[in-house]
Amino acid sequence: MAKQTGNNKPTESELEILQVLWQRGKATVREVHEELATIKDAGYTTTLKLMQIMHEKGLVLRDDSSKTHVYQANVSKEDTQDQLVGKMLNTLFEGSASQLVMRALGNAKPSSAEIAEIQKLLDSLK
Amino acid sequence: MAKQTGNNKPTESELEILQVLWQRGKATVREVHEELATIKDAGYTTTLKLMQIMHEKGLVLRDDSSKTHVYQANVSKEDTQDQLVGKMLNTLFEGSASQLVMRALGNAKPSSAEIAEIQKLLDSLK
DNA sequence: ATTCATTTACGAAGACCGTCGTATAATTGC
DNA sequence: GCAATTATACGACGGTCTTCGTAAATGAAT
Repeated sequence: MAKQTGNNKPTESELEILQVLWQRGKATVREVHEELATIKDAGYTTTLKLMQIMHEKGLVLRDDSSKTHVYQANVSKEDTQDQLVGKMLNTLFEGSASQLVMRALGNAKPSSAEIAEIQKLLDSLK
Repeated sequence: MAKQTGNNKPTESELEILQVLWQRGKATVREVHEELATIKDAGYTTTLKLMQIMHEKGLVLRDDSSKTHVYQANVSKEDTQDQLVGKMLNTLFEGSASQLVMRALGNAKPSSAEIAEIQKLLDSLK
C-alpha cells in the first residue's frame, strides 16, 4: 500500500468514498454510488467525477480493462487515520495524545469490551 | 462561551488563529500575526482578513473601542475539540472511540504520567 | 500642521471542492 | 441492426478559502 506523501490529504467527500473502498476492497462507481446514496444524495456523475479525480491524485487504483472500471483504494486506512489524527493532534491538542484520548473517551461512552481492550493496550505500553 | 451551532466548523487557518487566542485570551491582529509568523508566512492583511471573517461568523469577539481592535475567541476549545473529534470518529473510525484511542496511543508514545491519567479515567468509566 | 507608521476596510484574484449537464462510447436486448 | 440502457469523459458553475494589493482612517512624532 502506497505511503501517503505529505499534505495531500483526502477531502471530506473523498473520505466517504475511501470508506466504501476500504470496506469492499474493489468496487465500481455504481456500487460506490449506491452505497453512498444511503447517507447522502448526489448525482451519479458526481461520484464518478470524484473518483476520477481521486485516480488522478493517486488515491485510488483503477482497472479499466473492461468498460466498467473497477476501483480500489491506493492509500491504507491506517495511514490515513494516522495522518489525520496526527494533524488534529498538532492543531488542536498541542501534540498531546492523552488529551485527545481523554476527550474521545469522555464523550463517546465506550462499551466494557472496548474499555478492556484499551486497558490491554495501556498495560503493554507501560 | 457560545455553543457551536452545528456544521460551521472553523477552517484550518481559523484553527491556527483560535489556537493563539485560546492561549493568550485577548490579542490584537498584530500579536496573532507575529505568533503565526513563527510557523507560517503570510502577509499581515491576510491574518487581518481572516480575523474579520471570523468575527462575521461569530467565531471571535472584537473590542473596537480603540483604533487597534482586540480580539478573543467566542468558541471554547473544548467544544471545538468535541466537534472535530466527533466528526473524525464518524468519517474515519465508524464511530468507535476505542479504535481512535488505540491509534492515537499506538503512535504518539505517551509518558507514564499520561498513561496513569488515562488509566484513572478508564477506571472511572467502568 | 505635515509627514510617517500603523491599522482597518474592501475588493478581487487564484485555487480547490462539490455539483451537475451533456456529449460520447460501449454494451445489452430485442 | 437498432433502440435503450449504462458507462465514461469533460467542461462549467457556484461556493468557499486563502491570499494579497490598495485605499482610507487613525494616531504619533517632529
